[in-house]
Amino acid sequence: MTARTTTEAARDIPEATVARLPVYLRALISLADRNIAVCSSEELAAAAGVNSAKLRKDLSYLGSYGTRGVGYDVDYLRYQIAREIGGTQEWPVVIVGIGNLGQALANFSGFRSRGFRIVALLDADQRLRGHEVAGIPVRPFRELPAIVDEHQVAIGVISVPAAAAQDVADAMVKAGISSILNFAPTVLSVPPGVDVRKVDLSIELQILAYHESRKAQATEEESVEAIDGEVEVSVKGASA
Amino acid sequence: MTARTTTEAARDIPEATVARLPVYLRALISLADRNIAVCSSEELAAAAGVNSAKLRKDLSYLGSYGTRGVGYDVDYLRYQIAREIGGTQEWPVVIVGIGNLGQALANFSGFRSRGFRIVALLDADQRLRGHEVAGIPVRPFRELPAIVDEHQVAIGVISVPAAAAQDVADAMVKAGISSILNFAPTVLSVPPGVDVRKVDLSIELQILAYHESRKAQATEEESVEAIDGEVEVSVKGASA
DNA sequence: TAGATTGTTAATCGATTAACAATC
DNA sequence: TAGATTGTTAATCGATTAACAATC
Repeated sequence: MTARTTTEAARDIPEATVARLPVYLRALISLADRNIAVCSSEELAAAAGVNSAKLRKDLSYLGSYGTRGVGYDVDYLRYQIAREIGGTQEWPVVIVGIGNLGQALANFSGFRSRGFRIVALLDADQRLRGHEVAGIPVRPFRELPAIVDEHQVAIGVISVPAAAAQDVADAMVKAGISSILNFAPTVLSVPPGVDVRKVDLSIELQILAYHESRKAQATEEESVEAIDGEVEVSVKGASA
Repeated sequence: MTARTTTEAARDIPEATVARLPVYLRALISLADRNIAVCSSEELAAAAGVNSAKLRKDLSYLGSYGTRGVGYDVDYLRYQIAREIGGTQEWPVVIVGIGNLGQALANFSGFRSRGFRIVALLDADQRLRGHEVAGIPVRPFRELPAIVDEHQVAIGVISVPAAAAQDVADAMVKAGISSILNFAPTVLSVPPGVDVRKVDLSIELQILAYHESRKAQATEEESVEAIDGEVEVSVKGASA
């Protein structure tokens, strides 16, 4: 019980806020790079692409790190956010599935600079043995447990085809990984306590396409209205 | 005005629902592949990884495509969702930035199968001229307007470094593109009417890391409680 | 008719936003 | 002190969920 009171009250930060903290962090880094030492919520919000009320509300979950009438100290706030999202430590990561996407991920410099270190690239395909990607050798998938154990890996990235993804996820969980970033276009089932986030490239395009088809329609309706009257009836059609 | 009444009442579907429709569509395709002709909301929800109440609510925005006491006809519902999200037509797409990620995207088969056709790969780097990726030649970035015009491209994908992304977005908008999928880790500013969706790989990992560091803490607190009493005080520390 | 399952209602929950008192 | 800007409150909005009447 001593622990409970000693430990910080574990404010739980809303998910929507958690998802924006890395964006704020990036904006702060960009300000620091431009030698800006202090910024207002308005300025930081603009750099992050949100409105300032939301930014202040989000930051209020972390604590009071600003100065009324003045703004935020860029370096200080940057440190506080980094600390909050675990960005001050290094996270070992494995990538499973070294196809085109896996190779692109292995080469992606943004991981390293944000505290993620790729400790291994794994693939079940024999033909990749001996290859190196981004200076990291590709190792057999079956070595996963040993690697997770050796490097205390908590985060795994899945970039295998959909059909193989669940097996990979199962193996990751069994090996002790408890956070998974899934690029395979499939729903993974994992035990409670394991976090899965999904990046689905074609779903993103499909969402854009949905809005795009609405835009096309809106334009047509406008022009129909403009001409007003006898025109070919607009697309969409069917249904009751 | 005639148009307004003739055209379907343009129910506006909530964003959260729009984002799930492609997931349902994929689940339906998977059921169809297994020769399942009819499914209940419970079954489809399980396949899509959501609960059935949410699924039924989502589908209710599209219309009444199920049969009480029976369920949904897989092919019929699949068609209705595809129609709603614009998946029955083909969308020409350009990719700008043919580095590792751009090449991976060009090779990604999921686009084509969902109605997206990559009509051009563009890069400003002279050294890529003459190269082909996934059978598509890499062309100079300056040809963007001509290509957008020729193929009536509405959707553009940005996979250039952060520093170049805003310029690319500006050029895309100028050329007539009104939906952008942005992989560059930067906030784009675009005029109203242009949609931007962002895929940010390191942010996804950072969100996982946040939860991961909370898990580690929870475990420590538990063990502290278990031993109960004189133990090293848990991590998190500092702050008031 | 009896059993099953949808489509919808209403309650709840969480996120956003505007406004402003606190305070530098 | 006057001006500026934070941190917080309260209102609003949108999303989720359970429950069940409608209906096959």
